[in-house]
Amino acid sequence: MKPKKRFRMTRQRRVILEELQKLHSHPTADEVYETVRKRMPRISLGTVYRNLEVLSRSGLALRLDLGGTRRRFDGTTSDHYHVRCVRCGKVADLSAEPIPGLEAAVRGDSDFEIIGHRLDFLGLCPNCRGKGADPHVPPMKKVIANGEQA
Amino acid sequence: MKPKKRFRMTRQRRVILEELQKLHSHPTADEVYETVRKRMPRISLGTVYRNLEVLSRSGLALRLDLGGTRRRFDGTTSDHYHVRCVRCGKVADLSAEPIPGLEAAVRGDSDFEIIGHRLDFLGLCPNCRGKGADPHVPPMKKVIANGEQA
DNA sequence: ATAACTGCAAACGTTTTGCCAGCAT
DNA sequence: ATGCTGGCAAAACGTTTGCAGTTAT
Repeated sequence: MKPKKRFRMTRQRRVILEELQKLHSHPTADEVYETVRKRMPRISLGTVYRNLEVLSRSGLALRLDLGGTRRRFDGTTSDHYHVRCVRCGKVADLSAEPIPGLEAAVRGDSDFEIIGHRLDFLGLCPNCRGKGADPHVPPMKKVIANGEQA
Repeated sequence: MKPKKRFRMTRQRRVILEELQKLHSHPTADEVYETVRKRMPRISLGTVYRNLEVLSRSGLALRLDLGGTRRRFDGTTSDHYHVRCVRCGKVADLSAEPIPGLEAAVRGDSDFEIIGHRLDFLGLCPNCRGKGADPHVPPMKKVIANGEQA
């Protein structure tokens, strides 16, 4: 397993975790910061980053590294896949359980020791499906994944 | 579907593509820059970025957005999966063909319209094997000898 | 006393952009 | 002339870090 480091559940840490668990939007660090700031106006962005890191390392949160520019965090630590809207970057959970055998199918294809996989889906969220006029929703710069372009 | 933009195959563009296709290492923009610089010493990093972007959009190259900090590019545009070493970031190809049915399995799980998937594997390359990496934590910028940090 | 922690600001590495000159159409 | 394009430098972006003071053990 992993040697978990000991840490104090400070006020900041606890609030960050609470808000992260409340939020089901897979927020970026900055979004967590903005949310937490409503309860702790003097918290700093650096603290949020440091704590999201600690929480992720300790297993209390998940660090998502889906494409796009900004890292996202998830307060729900159970295994599940994600869809990301290629247009606005919004992320949603999928209920499908981790697919077994994926890794075995690929073992032997390289000289790497396979220890896990990452499967994300790309899609269009209800809002972006119409692809019409750009709403006020271009927070992401450009989302391009494997040859598709937003 | 996608209105592909027209572009000129300039000298810089061509050399970047050539070198990218020669390189089988899934280089970062900077690595492409360094390589191309041997043939065109006055090329600028900005030009490399702009052209990798254009080439990716046009389908002549692939923009890989596997986790980690730096974006990688691939001159081989055929469909294949990748393994990334969680410790050093090295990327290798897998010969496995795209798995069909993955997207169908997940359609209906959300209100997103699924248009694709991204499957990457995590692993340890021959060099990094036996050095104990934590699969839940993407590689750090600074790799510490004994793997400990706060 | 010590070690973890915070806020703040500065630093960092990567990627993008503005400007202007050059070249193809 | 119009519109891509390239070089250069500066800006922007998300994230990390150094510092000095604070808090919990």
